[in-house]
Amino acid sequence: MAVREPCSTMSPVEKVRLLVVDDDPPIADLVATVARYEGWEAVTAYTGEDALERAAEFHPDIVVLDLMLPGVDGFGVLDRLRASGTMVPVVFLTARDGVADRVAGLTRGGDDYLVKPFAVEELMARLRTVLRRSAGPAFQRSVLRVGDLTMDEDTRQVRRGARLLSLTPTEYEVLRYLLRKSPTVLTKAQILDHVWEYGFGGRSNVVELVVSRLRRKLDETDEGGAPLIHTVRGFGYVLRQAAE
Amino acid sequence: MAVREPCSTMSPVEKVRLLVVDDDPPIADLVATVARYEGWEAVTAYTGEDALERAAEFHPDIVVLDLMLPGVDGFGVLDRLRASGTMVPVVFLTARDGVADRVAGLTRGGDDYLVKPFAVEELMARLRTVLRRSAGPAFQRSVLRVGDLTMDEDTRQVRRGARLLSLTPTEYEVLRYLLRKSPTVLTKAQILDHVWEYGFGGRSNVVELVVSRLRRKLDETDEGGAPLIHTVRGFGYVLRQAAE
DNA sequence: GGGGAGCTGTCGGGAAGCTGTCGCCGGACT
DNA sequence: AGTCCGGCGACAGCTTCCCGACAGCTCCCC
Repeated sequence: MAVREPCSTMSPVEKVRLLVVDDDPPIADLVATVARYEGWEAVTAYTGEDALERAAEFHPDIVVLDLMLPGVDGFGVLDRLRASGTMVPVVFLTARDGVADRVAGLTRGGDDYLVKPFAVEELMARLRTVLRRSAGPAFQRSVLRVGDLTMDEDTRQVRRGARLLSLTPTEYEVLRYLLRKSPTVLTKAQILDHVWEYGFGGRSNVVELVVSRLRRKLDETDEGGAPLIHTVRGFGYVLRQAAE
Repeated sequence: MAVREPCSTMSPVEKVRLLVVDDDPPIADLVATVARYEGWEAVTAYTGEDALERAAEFHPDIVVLDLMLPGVDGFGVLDRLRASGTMVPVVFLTARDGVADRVAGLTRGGDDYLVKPFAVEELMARLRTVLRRSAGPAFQRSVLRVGDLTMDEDTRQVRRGARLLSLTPTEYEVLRYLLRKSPTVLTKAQILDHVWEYGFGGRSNVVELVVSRLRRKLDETDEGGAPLIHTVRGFGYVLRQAAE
């Protein structure tokens, strides 16, 4: 059966404390909501000043920080955070074609960045990775597993049994989402909403297509590997062993 | 894994507070009535302005929001709700072929949506799901059980004893309704009204048919599994163990 | 900066599965 | 015994899903 502690990578006792800083309230709230669904505690700030204030009183474990802020911008916020002595890890958000090169220099020390518009699953994955790295030397690998299918989130290696699979980025993301939620059944809309960038307007049959491609790679075994991705007709897809 | 009593819905102490926003009074009232029948507190609003006012004073736990509203539309209401700082979860209603593309992306924030015309039980099921998820990180499974029949609402797996049943969407919905109401006797009209879309014009013997198909799947055991769905002649059906 | 390889999403045909109607039959109540 | 009600086989229309083919795009390498 699937081993799936929802937040197995995190500290099992304390909830992760997340501060989201973005001047676009819908985006900030979106991130906060998704984080809360994962069981985290999340607070939002819409300006740089606000962010510093929240950080001072909330003591977050990790910060999501938009670089394009009115007033004190993201870099300013970061500087002042560091000046106040906190080493809290930060994941930056930036517009495409934005200041990507300047950001690149900042992503040392466990930090990371993501280009807008992003997919929520990818953001959450990066947050988990950064947290895991900053948690200390005793960071254990994060390996998702269902049956004989394993996904190592550090090396991005996916195996069916001993066979190493070669997945495209989209396939990888869809499979990771299925793995993380297994054995829950997901609708195509859920998959689309979590794995694709917000604002993606495509028809949901891209999901069918990616699943179709995934199935071929997962099951193209030389001799009968039982299918792992199951269709729940009229509802969605599940990843799980046998059954149904 | 938490095993729920069939009707012990959400917080056992506090009643769920629901705000229904739809410019079509019959629809809004229908939803409110069903919710009250479940023991919830429900308030309706027929315009966007009204909705914001009601939300401010009523402090709902969850909102059902039609997107096609005169004046301030659903998205506007959502924006202003969020702007006022409330993170109350929302389930949207939308016309088929309507703004479906703009709606895409709503489930990502944990909210959900439903296409009109919808089935009442499906709406209630989604509301319960959203409430359960937003209630906290320890999202416990919801498993319905009567005798040796179990239904896991996350994995959509239905078992009779150890045997896994393969149900179509309609069968699944009818069985869920019977399970949730067990051991209450339901009329065919009730089942029709709750499980089929409102406005469905079919003869009520579709219910007989689905029940018939369900019975075959539930009881098609190799050796006598006692029937679970009982006919109350001249009245309706019940799901319960033995007796009568 | 030009060419190529791989990735992504659209379209649409075809197959499979699901749903509801019809209508006959059998059992139950009067 | 008659009448009514529920059970259910069979079928047709419809929805949903799968996936081959293709075109635009990006990224990388030369």
